[in-house]
Amino acid sequence: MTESLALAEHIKKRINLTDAEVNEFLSCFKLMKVRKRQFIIQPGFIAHHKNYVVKGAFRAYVVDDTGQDHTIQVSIEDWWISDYNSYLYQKPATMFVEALEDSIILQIHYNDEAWLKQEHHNFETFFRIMAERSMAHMQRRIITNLTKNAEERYKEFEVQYPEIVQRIPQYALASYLGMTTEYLSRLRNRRTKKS
Amino acid sequence: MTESLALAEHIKKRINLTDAEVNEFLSCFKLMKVRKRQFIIQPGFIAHHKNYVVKGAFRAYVVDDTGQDHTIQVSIEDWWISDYNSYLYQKPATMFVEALEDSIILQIHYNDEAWLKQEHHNFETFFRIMAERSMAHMQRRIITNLTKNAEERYKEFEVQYPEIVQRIPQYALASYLGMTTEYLSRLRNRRTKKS
DNA sequence: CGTTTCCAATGAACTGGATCAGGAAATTAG
DNA sequence: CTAATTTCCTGATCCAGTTCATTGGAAACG
Repeated sequence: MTESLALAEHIKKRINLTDAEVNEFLSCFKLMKVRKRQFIIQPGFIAHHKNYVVKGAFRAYVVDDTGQDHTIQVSIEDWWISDYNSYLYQKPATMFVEALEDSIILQIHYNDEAWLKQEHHNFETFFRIMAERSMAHMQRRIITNLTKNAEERYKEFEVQYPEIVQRIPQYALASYLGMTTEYLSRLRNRRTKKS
Repeated sequence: MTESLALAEHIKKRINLTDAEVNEFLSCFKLMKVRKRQFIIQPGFIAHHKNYVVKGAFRAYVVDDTGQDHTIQVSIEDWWISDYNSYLYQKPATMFVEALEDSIILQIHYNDEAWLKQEHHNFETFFRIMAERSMAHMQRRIITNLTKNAEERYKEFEVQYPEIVQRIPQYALASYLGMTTEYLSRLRNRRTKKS
């Protein structure tokens, strides 16, 4: 149960709950260990779970017609990850969600989440806050992608998520930022040479 | 009150409500008439309202350092619009939200929305569904922007929102799709000449 | 331990889409 | 109605970022 502590803190930061409620919430989650390079979601299969990262790192990506990856989301400790279009509408996924390291996650099933939301106004509020913030975050990303060039996108990301830059492979970062690995490599070396 | 009918239908499609609840919901909204080219949100001012479009069309856009616009959202009848990062966190807006036609909207104030959500589990659910779907929609847009080229993005939009393509000026569409008006013009003429 | 597979760095040639510049249509205002 | 302004079209040129190819180093693996 020590792994659930982080999740308990996570939710208590966002809504007020009694100990009983916290336990009810946690009881809906199942602990899973995932090895590096393992997939927790694959295209064609419905994403039945929302995943809270206790330890490790994941990336969600799509593969386009020309065979290239595009990283849609990266998650490390205390973040959530899934293919939300698949999860929300319970339709087949279009994404891969892959562990970038050996990891531990807490999974909640779609039906259990639905039940929690229906049963307690509190939990409905929690998931509403989560959705609102994800929405706002994604909108900021859309804006960045539309308004900034490759170098600016990289710099912005470096400032905002220095930990993630250190931790994930360059190809994952490049495809998240919407550029090739080659170009990202050039940008990085441009910068470090100057200083 | 005839203008509220559309909004009443909108919400009843998403959650089950008694007539009294519908009225309580509607009573939080104020009707506003907006003339073409008028702004309902401007950078530097906090977006106090979420806006439901009863009639007309709007676009939300940011202006980058080089002075170019980037359309973040377009809304016609039965859609919502605001600067969600400003609204959600009650921080100064970065966007303009401008009427593209003479329009009619129903506005809800941030505090009234908060009150509705707190008061009734039902309304919390409604706003949660709204946020979830917006999030999923934005994620699909991120994917499209990362995986498709200009022509494919245009074609996809044309198929999905033919009505909007007809209705909004080309510069608004081009800047939504992440290309210049010149390039969009070329794409359009490429296609129509063939057929 | 060597071998294989993965990942970052860099060079050279290329291209999708931007920029700049000039008009032609179409709206809008008066 | 005409004038002014806004929107759209088209051609010529340019560049940020891609593509393709090669190399070296570092994990992963038997």
